[in-house]
Amino acid sequence: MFFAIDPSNGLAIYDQIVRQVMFAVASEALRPGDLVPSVRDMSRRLAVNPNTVARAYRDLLAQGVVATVRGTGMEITPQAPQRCREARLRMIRERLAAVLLEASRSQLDTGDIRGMVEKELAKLERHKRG
Amino acid sequence: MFFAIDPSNGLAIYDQIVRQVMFAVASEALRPGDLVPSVRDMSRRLAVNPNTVARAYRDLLAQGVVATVRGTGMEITPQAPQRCREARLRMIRERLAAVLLEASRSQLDTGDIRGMVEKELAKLERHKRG
Amino acid sequence: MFFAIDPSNGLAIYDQIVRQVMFAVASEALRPGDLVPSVRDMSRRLAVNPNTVARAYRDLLAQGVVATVRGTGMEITPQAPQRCREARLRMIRERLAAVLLEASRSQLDTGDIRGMVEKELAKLERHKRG
Amino acid sequence: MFFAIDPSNGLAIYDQIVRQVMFAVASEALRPGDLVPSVRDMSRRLAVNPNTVARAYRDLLAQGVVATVRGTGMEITPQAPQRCREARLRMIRERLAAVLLEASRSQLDTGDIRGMVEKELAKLERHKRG
DNA sequence: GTGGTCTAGACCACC
DNA sequence: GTGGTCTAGACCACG
Repeated sequence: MFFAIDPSNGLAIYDQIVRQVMFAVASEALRPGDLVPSVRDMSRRLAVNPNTVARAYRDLLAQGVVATVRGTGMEITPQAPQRCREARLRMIRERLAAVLLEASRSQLDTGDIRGMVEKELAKLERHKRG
Repeated sequence: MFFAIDPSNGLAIYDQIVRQVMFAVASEALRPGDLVPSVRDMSRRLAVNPNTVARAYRDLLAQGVVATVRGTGMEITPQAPQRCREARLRMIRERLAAVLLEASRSQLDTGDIRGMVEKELAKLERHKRG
Repeated sequence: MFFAIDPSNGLAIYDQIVRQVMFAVASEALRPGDLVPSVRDMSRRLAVNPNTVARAYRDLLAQGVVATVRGTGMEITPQAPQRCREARLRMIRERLAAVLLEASRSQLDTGDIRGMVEKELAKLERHKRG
Repeated sequence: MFFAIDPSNGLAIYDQIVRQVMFAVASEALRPGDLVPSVRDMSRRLAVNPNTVARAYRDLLAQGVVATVRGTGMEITPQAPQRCREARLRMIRERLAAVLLEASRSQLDTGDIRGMVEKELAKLERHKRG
């Protein structure tokens, strides 16, 4: 499990943590019963204030993705995989829809847009392989 | 020229205004010499605080997209079209790349992503016609 | 609208704030569209750290009881009254059920319990009048 | 003697243990001279960390409800029954008063409250029989 | 060791 | 002025 924070992401740090944990659950890198890294551990790994991690974990708690086990840590709940898979798709779809809407409003036709998408996908493929 | 603000967009309101003005210039809905709607007019049309519009216009001024004409208002500059066309593609490509990167990181393969793109494009088409 | 914090309540301060706002909505002391006291104002009134108030408001936001109006404050949502009325009853019922369960487990019969309830209710009545 | 832990009870686990032991004494399910289950035994039965049970027993020791018998375990003291009977009513009355106060503050009138109490008592009766 | 709460104070974006 | 985020550091309850 690798987590990485990009401070110039626009997204708040705690939100990046939330999303990455949910994505890790959705992709089964984290499974129900697994312990999430402790607040202190995670804060060291990400070079981030422990309160920021705690804030992220509180959000995950509220969403029922993790549950606290007193004195032990926080573990992935049984309902987490389903919720995270749904949430992952929803989050990506929302961002994608917003971008495509803007592109369409800016008079790009669907051909132009498809072209940009393909170009960016190709770039990603190169990165993966490279 | 139709402007629309989506408060739950992630983007700041003033930023949405900036982008939409630039897109309007890029698509020649606004041409050099055209007057941009006054701060008051625009704020009424978008149901937004006038200061927010003023802030957006300040940004456009700084980018040389508009220029103030004493006693008249703000007009599109001669250099605006070129700048906006360049900026438009850059801005869209950046957002698109960010979304696709996230999608790819979340274990979606390029086929899934293309599927989502097509689905959203189809939705947009329906909206346009509807 | 009077809010009061009891530090020796067992309940966390932010939780007391959450509950009191929800109760105020449930009893129509706060109505949809009303602005909740600002974080800074509330923190002064309760002699509490602003972050603690912000934490409470964040919870109310997540529950859809308030919505932020940028640069203006946070206002009660249209859905808030229904949610708060339900939540109020649920919270009270849960606490009541827990106490009565304990009482029943401790071999008090329903007569004893009713007696205690009546005694406490009478005490409350005296306080109200007094 | 049946003990049951409800983790989502609001009360700390060790506190639930303390209260249940005292209630058992008050109702003469445990009598002076009886041995309390060993820390290990109790922790297995409740599926709880042994330290948590030890912490509860420490509290009971401090209150003079149990006393250590070298090489044997911990037994109920002669003074325990009187203390527990008094404490039991006090503890229940305190929790009850707190709940009723909140209910009353939330604009429920005494009729509503009595109604909720009766409903919950009926639920308890059903559970006992069922 | 774990998470939970609270305080204090900083900086930002937005209105 | 408003809320939102982040940092730093303290204290507590629990295991």
